[in-house]
Amino acid sequence: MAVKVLIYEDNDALRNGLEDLLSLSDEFEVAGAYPNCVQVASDIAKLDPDVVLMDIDMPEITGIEALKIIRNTNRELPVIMLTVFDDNKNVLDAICAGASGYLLKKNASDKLVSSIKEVLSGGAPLSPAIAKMVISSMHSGPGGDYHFTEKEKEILKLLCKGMSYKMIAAETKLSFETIRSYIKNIYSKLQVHSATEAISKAMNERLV
Amino acid sequence: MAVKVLIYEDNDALRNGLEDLLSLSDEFEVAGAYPNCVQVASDIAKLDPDVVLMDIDMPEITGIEALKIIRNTNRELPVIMLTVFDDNKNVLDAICAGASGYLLKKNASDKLVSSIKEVLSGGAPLSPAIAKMVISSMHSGPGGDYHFTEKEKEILKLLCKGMSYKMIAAETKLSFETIRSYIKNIYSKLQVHSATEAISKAMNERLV
DNA sequence: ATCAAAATACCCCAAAATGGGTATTTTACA
DNA sequence: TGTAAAATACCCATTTTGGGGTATTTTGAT
Repeated sequence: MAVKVLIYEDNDALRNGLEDLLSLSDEFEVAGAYPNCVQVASDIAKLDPDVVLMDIDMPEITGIEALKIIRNTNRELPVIMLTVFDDNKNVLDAICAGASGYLLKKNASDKLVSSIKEVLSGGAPLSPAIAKMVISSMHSGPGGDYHFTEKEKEILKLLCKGMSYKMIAAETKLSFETIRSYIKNIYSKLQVHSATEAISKAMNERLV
Repeated sequence: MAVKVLIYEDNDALRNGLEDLLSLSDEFEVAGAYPNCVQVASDIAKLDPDVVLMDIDMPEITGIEALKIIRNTNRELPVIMLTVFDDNKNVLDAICAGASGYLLKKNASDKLVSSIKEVLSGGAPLSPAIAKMVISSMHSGPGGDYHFTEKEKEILKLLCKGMSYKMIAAETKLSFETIRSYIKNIYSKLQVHSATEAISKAMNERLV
């Protein structure tokens, strides 16, 4: 049976192009092709597609928002995101929101069919530039350098594990007051004023 | 000028195979091919390769350790990891340690040349199974279900941003005491006893 | 219509964290 | 061989959190 594809793409030319491209092969059947996602939840319930192609940049509801709506009820349905921009933030947001794959539009005509097959067989198609971005985001080293000493880093790590001053003191065999001194220094280097802020900053900037 | 490739692979047959494969093309030059990484730092200083192929599973020093050693002094040199296993932990560890690309050995002969070219042009070659794994690790959903209500989730998020009770109260337009009530509930559901523990747990289990 | 859960809010008290200091000893490096 | 940075440690005062309650109103589901 043909694979049912649901398309969301606001650009008319591209949307029709994608439809035509998929119609060329009898392996695929376009279940629907819409210029916006306002009905995404009911579209999916009604059309029951096997895979969704979703443009990121759409009016009303962005592709990422639509993806989140889909993921609210369906963790499995493969959704391949399409975008013109390989702009960092959108890509990471989409992947975090649960995108199954990510194609740049310039690669779409080339790779579309193979990408759909890839997600259906459990793979994750990524345009080369996107793969690069995902990888770099994963090893984005420490953002700024806060010039922590080794001891400070050690104590910051323990703090990020959720330990209290007392516990850190016990763990490091240092006095409670010493821990306080270190933490005061850490806060001033991070320019924060509480453990919660420090942990938040440290985790988000991958300092630990 | 030929691209200088440095190879670390403990299996003699595969190491020789890789050498032969690269020698077929005059675009590549094997700068060295070693069965272990004990000298990795000095090898690289001496041979100044353009790209490194690194097996993950090696005696003495694992490929991941070697990668960390390389990254201590060189953040740029492309290092492509090779492995037989698409085992989750190693792959993620390698990527976090700064791998530029990741190939399953079964894909190596096919994809080696194109992968090397891809890293040199700033891309990130990943075997399909690996891409999948990286993506899934990024959207690994919440581990356990703590049965938070929507409001609790909202407040937990704000807490994880480093906000104090006062700030959360202001942000949500709820009273300070209400926030305290929620947070007490959150702690009891998470089985923790402080904001630092809660944030640590929430971040690590991707509850936010 | 009823009942449970969720949302909202307050009280008291104790414990922990924060901010402002200061001070001594080690370590590393110019 | 100084000397600056790092590591260690303490004091005082205030604010913020945490743990124990209780209570009212709203919402949702049976």
